[in-house]
Order: sequence, then structure tokens, then C-alpha cells
Amino acid sequence: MAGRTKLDMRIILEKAAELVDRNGLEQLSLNGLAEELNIKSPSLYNHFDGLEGLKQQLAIYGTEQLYAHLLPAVIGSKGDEAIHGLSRAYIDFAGIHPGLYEATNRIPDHSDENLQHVQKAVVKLVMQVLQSYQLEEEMAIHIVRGLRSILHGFASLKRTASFQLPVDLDKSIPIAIDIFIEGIHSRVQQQEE
Amino acid sequence: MAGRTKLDMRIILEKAAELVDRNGLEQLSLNGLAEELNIKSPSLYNHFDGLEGLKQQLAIYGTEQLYAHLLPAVIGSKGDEAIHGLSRAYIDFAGIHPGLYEATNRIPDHSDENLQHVQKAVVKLVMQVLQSYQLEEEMAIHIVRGLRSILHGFASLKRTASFQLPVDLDKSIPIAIDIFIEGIHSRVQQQEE
DNA sequence: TATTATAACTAATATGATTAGTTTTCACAA
DNA sequence: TTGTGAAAACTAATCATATTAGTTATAATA
Repeated sequence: MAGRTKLDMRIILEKAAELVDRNGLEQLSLNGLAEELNIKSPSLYNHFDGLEGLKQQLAIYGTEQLYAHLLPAVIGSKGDEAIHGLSRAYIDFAGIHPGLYEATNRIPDHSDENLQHVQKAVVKLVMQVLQSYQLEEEMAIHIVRGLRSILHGFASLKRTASFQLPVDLDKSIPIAIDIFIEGIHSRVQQQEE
Repeated sequence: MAGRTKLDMRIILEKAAELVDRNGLEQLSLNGLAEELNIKSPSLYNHFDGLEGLKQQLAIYGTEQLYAHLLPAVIGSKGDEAIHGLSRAYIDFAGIHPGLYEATNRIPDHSDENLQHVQKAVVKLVMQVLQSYQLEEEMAIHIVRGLRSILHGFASLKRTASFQLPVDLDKSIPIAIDIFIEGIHSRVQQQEE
């Protein structure tokens, strides 16, 4: 069941990821991608529904890659150490794959179960890292949101070169995370009182 | 000294801001903007250098607006209260002006002094809010970066509807900020020891 | 070996950015 | 009051890209 079979989705997404990492998500075009793949751009419509469809697939692919990058960073550790490991891996991924990371920040299409699924997996991973603090369910969710905000915000501001003061950027995330962790500890104490 | 004088930069940027808030920054086009302004798109080149030039101006305009929105939220208060006021105002602005806020997150053009200037003003404002904690200079910068990361990250994730768990979103930011503040207090104590 | 589905192709259209060159109109100086 | 020049509009044309429609080639499988 194939025609002039040459490409599959995997190859296309890998090339697209390469391009967006090099030139930014905004610069992604079907013409440019097709040229890299040695086909004509209308042929891409056999694989996904136009440029928006490609970006949607790229969001899923990127989120899978992010998940795969985070997982080994948290297994085998717990508590503060796990949060630091997760944070390092997160910022690391966004630095190595700036365009692909950007692609993951797509408004979720509620009709696309695949995207929903991988996004939930990442959130669940972060939730698990917090389990050892034995937080109340609702508080845990607020804290996960805070943690994700720090990580995404830092990655995003770093990419846009928005931090300009002459202080080592690599120290900022561990310090910010440490401060947040200390805050969590205070919360845990309060909760136990 | 004017010709068929009708438009100035201010009017153009206000209309552009309106459009991006309604349709998103990606959807901004010179054709669409020109149509709204009842002119033809090539006429816009008299005011700025193409679509990229418009986005650059919009970044400056948006950052000015953001600054103006933050300022009244911090004057007259200090310490924890000022941080909460700042945070509320920041998230508030991003919610009211999603497209304009998006436009402010532009990779700074180091040759554009106007953009540099307004961006520095916002950073300075946040720095001032932290002054009452009497942190060491370098630590203050790390903490400003952490605070900006939480705020930008939360605003950004909120906009892309990335928080999906059934817990009140409006409570998350004050809680995350509270946790961060508690962490700062711990740091201040350590610093004094 | 014939069929069929897949995925390539070409051709054509539409939209938008951009450039070049032209026209209009207002402010100001003569 | 009138003439000049600059600013900002205009039209026309080009180019890049997305997209659609319809066609062709090929590989798996019946």
C-alpha cells in the first residue's frame, strides 16, 4: 500500500524540527521544507493538513521529545534533587531545540487527542516529582503551575535574550528554583501545623 | 510640512494593537491593517519599514503600555504587598492585551535604542520593588529574573490555555508568588546570618 | 499479473509583502 | 497670495508562499 513512497511523517518532522531550530518557527514554510526534502510543496498535503497541520504535528513531536528528555532526569531521584534535575533538563532542552520548544507552546486543539495526551504526560511527570512533599491535591496543582511558569518563563525570556544584566545567566535558574523550593518547604510546614 | 496627511504612527499602532489583541500577532498583516485604516498597504511603508518594522514599533509601544500599567500598581506600596500588586497588574495586562503583550516578547534589536530603553525601564521597576529587601546586588538580579520568569511564564501558559486541571486559575499566581516571596525571606535571613 | 491505494507530480489561483514610480496636498517661504 | 517642496497617499507590477484540483507513477497485495 504505497505509491512513489519515499517519505513518512517521521522523516518530515525531523527535518522540520531541524529547520525551526535553525531559523525559528516563524520562518517555517512548506516551500522551504519541501525543498529540503527534495519534493514539491503540494506533496506535503498528503501527510498533513497544510502549514497549520504541520505545526500541530510538530507540537506533538516536540512535546514527545521534551518528555523523553525530562524522564531520565527525574528517575532515581526525589524531592529537591528531582526538581533541580527536572529544571536543568527542561532549560537544557529549550536551549538545544529552541524552535521545536517554541512549537510545543501551541494553543491546544481540544479535538486533537494526541496533543492532549502528550501534554498531560508532561504535567503528570512534574506532578510526580512533587509527590514526595505530600502536598494537598489542590495545593500541589497550584505549585505545579508555579514551577511550570518559572521554567517556561525562564526558557522563553532566555531565548529572546531578554536578560541583559551582567550576571551569570546559568546561575539564575538554580537560584530561582531554590527559592521556590524553600517556599514550598514553608508551605509544607504550615500544612503540618 | 505634510502631504495628504491623515495618519500618524500613534493611530496606526493603536489600530494594530487592536487587531493583534483580537486576532493574535501571527495574523497581523499589512493588508489587513491598511484596510482597517482605509488606506492601501504600500502607504504603510511611509511610516515604518515593512511588517518587521511594524512589529518592532509594536514591541516598543506595547512595552510602554505595560510599563504604564505596572507603575500605578507599585507606587505607594513596598515589600510583599508591592510584589503582589506588580504581579496582579502584570497578569492583568497580559490578559487584557494578549496580542500586544505577545508583541513585547520580541528579540531585542540591539541597534534599536528605543526598545532597549523601555525594556530597561520595566526591569528597573521590578528591581525597585525588591529594594526594600536589601538584597545583595547580584542576588537581587537573580531574583528579578526568577520573578519575571514566573510572571511571563504564567501569562504565556495561561494564554495558550495550557493549564487545564480543574483548579481555579486566578488563585495560582498569588499562591506561586507567595511561595516565591517566602523563599526570598529565607534568603534574606540567610544573608543576615 | 492486474488492481488499487498512496504519494508523488504539474498547473492554476489567491493572498500578502514589497518595490518603483506617480500624484496629491498641506505648510511655509517668497 | 502664490509657488515650492516634503510627506504621504496612490497605482502598477513583481515575487513568494499557501492552497486546490486534477494527473501520474509505483509498490504492495490480491
